[in-house]
Amino acid sequence: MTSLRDVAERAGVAVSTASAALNGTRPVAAATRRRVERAAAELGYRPNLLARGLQSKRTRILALLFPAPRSGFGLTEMQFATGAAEAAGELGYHLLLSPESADPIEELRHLTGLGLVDGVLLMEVGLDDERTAFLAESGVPFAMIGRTREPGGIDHADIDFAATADAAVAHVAGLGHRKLAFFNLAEDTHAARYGPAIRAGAEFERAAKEAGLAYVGGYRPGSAEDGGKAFEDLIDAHPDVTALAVMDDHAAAGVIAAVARHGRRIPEDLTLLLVLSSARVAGMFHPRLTTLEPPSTELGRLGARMLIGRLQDESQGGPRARLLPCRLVVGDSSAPPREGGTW
Amino acid sequence: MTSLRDVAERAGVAVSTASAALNGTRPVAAATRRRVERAAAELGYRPNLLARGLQSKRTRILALLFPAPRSGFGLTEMQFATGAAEAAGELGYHLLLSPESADPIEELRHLTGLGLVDGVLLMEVGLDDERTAFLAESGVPFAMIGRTREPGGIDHADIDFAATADAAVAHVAGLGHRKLAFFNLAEDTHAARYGPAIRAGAEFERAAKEAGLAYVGGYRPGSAEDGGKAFEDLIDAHPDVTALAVMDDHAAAGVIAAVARHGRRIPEDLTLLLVLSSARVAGMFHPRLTTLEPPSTELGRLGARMLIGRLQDESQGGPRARLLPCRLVVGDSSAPPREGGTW
DNA sequence: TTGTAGGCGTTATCAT
DNA sequence: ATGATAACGCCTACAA
Repeated sequence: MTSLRDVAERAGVAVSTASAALNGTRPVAAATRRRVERAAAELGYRPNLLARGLQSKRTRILALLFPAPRSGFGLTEMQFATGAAEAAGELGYHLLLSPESADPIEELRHLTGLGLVDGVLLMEVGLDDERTAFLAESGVPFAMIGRTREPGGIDHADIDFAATADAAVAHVAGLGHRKLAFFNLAEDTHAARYGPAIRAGAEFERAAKEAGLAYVGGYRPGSAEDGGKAFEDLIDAHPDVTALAVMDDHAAAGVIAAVARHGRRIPEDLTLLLVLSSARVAGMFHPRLTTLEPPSTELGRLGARMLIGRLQDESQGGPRARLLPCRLVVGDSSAPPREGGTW
Repeated sequence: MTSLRDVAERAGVAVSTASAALNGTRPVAAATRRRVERAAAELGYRPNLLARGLQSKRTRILALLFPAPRSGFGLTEMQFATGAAEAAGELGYHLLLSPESADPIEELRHLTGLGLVDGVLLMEVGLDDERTAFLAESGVPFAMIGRTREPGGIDHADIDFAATADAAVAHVAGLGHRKLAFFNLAEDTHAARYGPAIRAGAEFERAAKEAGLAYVGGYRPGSAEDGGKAFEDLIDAHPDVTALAVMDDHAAAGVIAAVARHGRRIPEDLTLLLVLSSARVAGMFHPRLTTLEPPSTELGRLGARMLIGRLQDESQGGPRARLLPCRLVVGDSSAPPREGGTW
């Protein structure tokens, strides 16, 4: 390990001068600076992050609190992590992947007590999340990917459910549909997901009504089987439905199977939208489903950037909130409704 | 931040004694130890990891080199990460998520030069991976999830492709099938995946032959469309094939669609196996596919444990290699072959 | 403009 | 068994 001392010796200056030359933290003669820089380069010098952190009380390490993978977990969550790690890296920070245990609060207490991280990034934030209270109270800088019911003064990056619903509804309405059904996430979905479920449900209903579409909600199938059943119920009660937006991948699979059982086809007899899933997943369906793809990587990036921004600039203004809409990726499951066709 | 000094003061001992009492690094009178422990507990003392690391030259931080998410990326890779993070946490280590940039070597040089990490965990290891050479040369402890062509002296945890193929073949043969086809990963798959492709292909062929099954290989569809085409080609050349194992999720989707186009059914007319994919993904297909699910979380855990083991015990023996088979999860796509049926 | 000295929190060494 | 002291590598005064 080559230290600053080695560099200083080689450049024939004092350690503090070498430090200043490298960090620009105080005026240094141009010639001296060049000598130091050359010495550093020749020695392949890298400042020791531990020493720097010990001194400066800032480690430039962020922790990402990562929930244990469970059903419904996948690409999106991974993109949060990689996005955050990337953005952190670009700003000279590192990201610690901190899997959440049974007792997240104790976990947090431990993690922040170590003095290892400058701030914490929360994901899978519940509508009422005890972690936010703890962090706020203990004064640890943090930001959320997602948001609590009342994000109030907390920095966060989340999906813009209103804009997402508007885009979906506009797509469907533009094709000529007059009635839209919505299958929400299952009730027993992890509480953390409840936020997205609540918001998406509310916004789809609002958007549909604003666009003059009839709207059918209330279904929450959480598996392929449930999806099929929900679809049967739906067409039973609403035989005139021609468009359906589904939040759960498995439920969508069940819907597709059910449509086939009826001898009907997608998109001719039903326009099917997959909400909050990736185009990659959509490509596994036949036909390839139209998707509203969450900007997960970007949300991860934003979260990290917000947190770092706050760490670096204490005087930063009020809390930042960034909401990003899902991207509409039109697949082969979108088409105008069949004339006069009913189930 | 309460420091060891505070604890020592409160316990009425010297800092070094407090340290010793807490770490058991030298004999301490039982009474003294208790006083110190009580003081520490009362103050909520946590040792500062940076200071400790600076002094001991060991940070107890591992870096996981994480490739940028690309097509074909998903649950498996995330499970490597979470598994590794979990296992590390259990052993008192932390995991740094280090996304790989365009220049992995430079990235590694940077990362290891910082003195921030004790060791590196590699994933998505290619058959010939330049990173291993660099790490070996620079003396940084590391382990692989996956393996190079010749893992030689490098610790690694990987899938046991031989046992996986045996299990798949036994399952198929047990149902009465006499001929097995295999769709490998697409050729243009990221080089890192090439290892799994090579090994799986070779082992399926071997296992089939050993079990007395006819074997058809050589197909490498990388998309739903390709999967459909490959299936057409397959039944054209081998109308008597009754069982098919597919490595690519999208290709499997294409096969399913193609079977349906022929007015045939799964599993009555074709037993379909999804290799190296999760049961979760399999559940999105209809019917639910039989899967050979990689033990990704466990591989991540093993990788971390191996690395930590080596860090803690220099005198550890030769390189450790752990190969774990995929788990066979029987779905609704497995059935005995139809008597005398051909395509 | 540059060098010296002190300290960040911890552990290791050396006395006592 | 315990206490003082010196590092670890860096940065920030302060002095020159």
